[in-house]
Amino acid sequence: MKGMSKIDAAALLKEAGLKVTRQRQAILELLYEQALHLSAEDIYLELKKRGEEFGLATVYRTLAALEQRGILNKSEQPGSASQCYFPAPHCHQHQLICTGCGKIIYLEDCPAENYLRTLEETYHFQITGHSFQIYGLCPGCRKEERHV
Amino acid sequence: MKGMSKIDAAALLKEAGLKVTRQRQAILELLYEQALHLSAEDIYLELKKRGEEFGLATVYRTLAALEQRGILNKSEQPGSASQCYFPAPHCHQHQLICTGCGKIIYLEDCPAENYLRTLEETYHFQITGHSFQIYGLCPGCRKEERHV
DNA sequence: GTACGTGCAAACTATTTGCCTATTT
DNA sequence: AAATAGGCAAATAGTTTGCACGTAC
Repeated sequence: MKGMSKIDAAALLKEAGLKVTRQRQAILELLYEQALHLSAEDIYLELKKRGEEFGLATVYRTLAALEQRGILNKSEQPGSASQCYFPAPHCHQHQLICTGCGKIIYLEDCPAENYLRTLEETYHFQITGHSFQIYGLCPGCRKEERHV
Repeated sequence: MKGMSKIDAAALLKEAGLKVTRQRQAILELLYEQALHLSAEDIYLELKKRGEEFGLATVYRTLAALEQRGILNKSEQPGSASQCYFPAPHCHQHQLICTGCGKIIYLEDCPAENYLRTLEETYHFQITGHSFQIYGLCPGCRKEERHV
């Protein structure tokens, strides 16, 4: 969802008990704006392109702090060697991944909502996000496999 | 499921068009025996302990080859800095993860089976596995958050 | 015999850390 | 002013690769 109205990064940071800095706001705004899984380097490069220049280590530290407070989630993304981060409640991006050729299909719907509500009650967790990857072989790679 | 009867690693490798070697058989057997998410290093150390000694690079190469053929799947596991591998069709290990303290609860049931069948039809994929992580804050960490 | 797999060490890449300065509260 | 965050460079850790030798088929 690209056009999501800009979030109040400062408020989010305050709530989390973190100091509000230019760097952290920029990182949070970018993540919410894109609603994609981004790596530390993705973020670093995109912000640099926009003229917001600062160290890569800062990006890593910010992401770690936000993840620990449940504002972001982290997951391995096939096709990227890096860990990727995404805003916990605003990005349910599920993927169907071909392990043969690496093709990725992004799925819109999420079958898990009810299940998550059940888990919250059972374990007294406050669930902030989830990550779901489905692996398989695409039509093309299924054919190849037969020939081997 | 620990007691799963030993699989025929050689047959699996042949089917996949890979040569059958001592190393590959040992790796496959371990993964199926444990039915857990194991990192390359986990595998390397465990096999070394059992007297099966060989290079860590071999483990990485074997895992990559098996993943590409859909026999194994890979996913990032919270609490481990490494990528972890698991037998695609035999290990539905879902997790509820506290992002505050890192505690992990392993979940038994899988809400996704029907959904997966639907996807197979829609996208003509042969689905070989999936990975599902749920993030949140455990009761303890929810309390702490309020105080900050 | 040939193609493919392995071992070792070196190379790479992603991520973390130390230390000192800058900024927020 | 105190506490926390940022920048830079060095350190670490995970993973990949080149090359010579070994093994499966």
